[in-house]
Amino acid sequence: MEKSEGTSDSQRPWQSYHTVYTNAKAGMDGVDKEKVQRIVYEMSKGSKYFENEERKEAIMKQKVEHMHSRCAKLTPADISHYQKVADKRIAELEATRDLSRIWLHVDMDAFYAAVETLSDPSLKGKPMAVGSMSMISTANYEARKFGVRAAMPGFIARKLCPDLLFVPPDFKKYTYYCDLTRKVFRSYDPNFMAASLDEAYLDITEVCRARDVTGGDIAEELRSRVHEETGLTCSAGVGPNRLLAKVCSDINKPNGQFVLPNDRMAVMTFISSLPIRKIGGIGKVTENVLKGVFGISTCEELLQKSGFLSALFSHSTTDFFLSVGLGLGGTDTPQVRFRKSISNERTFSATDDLNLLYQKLDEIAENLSADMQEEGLSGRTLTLKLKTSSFEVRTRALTLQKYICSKDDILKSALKLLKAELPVSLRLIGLRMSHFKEEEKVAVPFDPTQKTLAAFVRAGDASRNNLDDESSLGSVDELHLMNEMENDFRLDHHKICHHESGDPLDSNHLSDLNCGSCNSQKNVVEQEKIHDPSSDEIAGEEKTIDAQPKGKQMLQLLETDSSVPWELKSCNLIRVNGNTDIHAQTNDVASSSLTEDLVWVDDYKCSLCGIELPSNFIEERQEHSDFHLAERLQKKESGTCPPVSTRQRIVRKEENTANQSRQKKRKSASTKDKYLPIDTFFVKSNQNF
DNA sequence: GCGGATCAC
DNA sequence: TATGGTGATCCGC
Repeated sequence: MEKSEGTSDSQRPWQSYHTVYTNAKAGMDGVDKEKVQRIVYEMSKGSKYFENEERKEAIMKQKVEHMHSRCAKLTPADISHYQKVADKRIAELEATRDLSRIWLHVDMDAFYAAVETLSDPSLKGKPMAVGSMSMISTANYEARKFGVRAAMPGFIARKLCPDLLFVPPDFKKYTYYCDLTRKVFRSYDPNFMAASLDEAYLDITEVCRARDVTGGDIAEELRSRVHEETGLTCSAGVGPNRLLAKVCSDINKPNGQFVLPNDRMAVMTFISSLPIRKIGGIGKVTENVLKGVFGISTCEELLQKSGFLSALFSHSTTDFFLSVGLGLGGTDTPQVRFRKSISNERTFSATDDLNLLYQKLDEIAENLSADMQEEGLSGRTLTLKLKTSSFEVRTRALTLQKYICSKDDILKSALKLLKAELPVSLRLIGLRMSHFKEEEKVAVPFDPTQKTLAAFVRAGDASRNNLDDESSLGSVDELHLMNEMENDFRLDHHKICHHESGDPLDSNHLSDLNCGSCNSQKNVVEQEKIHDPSSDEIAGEEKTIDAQPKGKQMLQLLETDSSVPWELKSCNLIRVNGNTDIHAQTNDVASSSLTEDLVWVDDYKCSLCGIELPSNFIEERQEHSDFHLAERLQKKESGTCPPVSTRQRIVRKEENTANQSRQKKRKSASTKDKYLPIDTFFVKSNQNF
């Protein structure tokens, strides 16, 4: 705004520190952005992190200047040529426009924070954040009024809002509620795409047609049902493609919706004044480049400057920008995709101590190997990732002749890579494996429930270790778990993973956990049929239409019918013949005493957490009371169970499966310490706010 | 094939 | 005191 930037910078230096925390997001309306920016600046100033941010900022400016000068060198002939190229491409893209589908994007409001408030109603109305002093995952709307937001370190958030309450994350709760929402989603679109724990895309074309209702009607009904079944609110966007639906769901958040009609004029009007930053795939850097080089801030301007864009950017990037300008986005039912890499990384307090570094590398290698073996993968390219104590990130890769997956093989190569970097002071080490063995790629798709289970198991060991090691910022496995769930890897489970028994304690699952080969031959064949080779090489066009050329993880998610944490389901097993009175079957002393005070007030409201579930939602009620049972078992036995190895845990589970209530209780105890609250973690779930 | 960067969640 | 982890993709070599 101010032209006298030099002056204003020296008087108000925080104005030149461009954090992401002051971006306009839902719930940030009344925020004093100047104050937030000043405090963030003051808390960050002088830190290694801050210095690195400044370095990155300088690089970005350089990039803008470089492109600007390239732009200035274009001759009138050049410009004329590239404009023709762009116009032709625009016409081609326009011809692909498909207004026949109705997409709905659902986004839970402040999901983790809302769930925590549900389980502890005393939090209601108070500023609260899920996370730790190091990092915040989600903040509720009361906290957002102070400028507190996801991805902000807790110590800065506390400065902004001294009364801010911190709640440690509890993924088990989130996945439980996530599953309740997904049951609702599934009833509208059995093939819906889960984008994360709290976000999903639904193709509601058929529902609208069959019931002769509008997309807006469905959105209202779906949101209402989600609220009935979970007590949580969500926001929805309806539009002719996923890109637009996603933008729409952000407009009336929280607890609102916005419908964009399947009409070309409506789309063009909507998109014209839309800031480019609202588009998925356009982040801080791209926004700055487009603004700085071409003066582009709205989607409409992407078309107006199309000639310059096609002159300076690659085909695929240009296609993306032009598609956005036209309001095009993915309308297809997504194809199956396969994992291309698998990784494990961990942040710790910076050190240059070789023994410590080797120890960290050893842990990472072990985790990575375990993950790979769970999925039956082996790869031949290993990438070492390092973050120095000054936050500089480096990667070093090595491609081998043979495929590897054992810890020893991984560690051997990793050590070679690391040694070449010494001496160095590090705060993060990571390992990534890619270039998977071809025949194993097919086996990659898996039932995420199993992965989840396995990750839960390891998470327990890791958290125990972290508690023992105060210097560790750890909890990588919790993060890992979370990301596994978020990334979802959905295949169309209706077509593929059909050996799913639905029984979480099914011994098949346990053996899968160990050997990682969950796919039957039949599955393999079907996957090959579904796999679209175009996803590997081109399809600039397809990508374009999906309007997400880079960074987009339109990974499909593997949705299953059994994403309830298996611990909860195991409680369900206690039930006999549909009897919903858990006490009748739970002879286990601990179990009965733990849920005896759960009653349905006025026959619809849970006396423990206030969630509202009508009496005809019998199964949901049972799951809900099971949830409280598991929660209490966890609390009650917290810290009483000695740490056990992953393998021991698995064995113990098998015993439990075969035995009766006494051992069930034991199992609960053994599973519970997987969820010890961990101080450090990070999961950005509500960054759209 | 490598390394840096960007993006999303 | 203190600023995350996983996965994908693109660009320029």
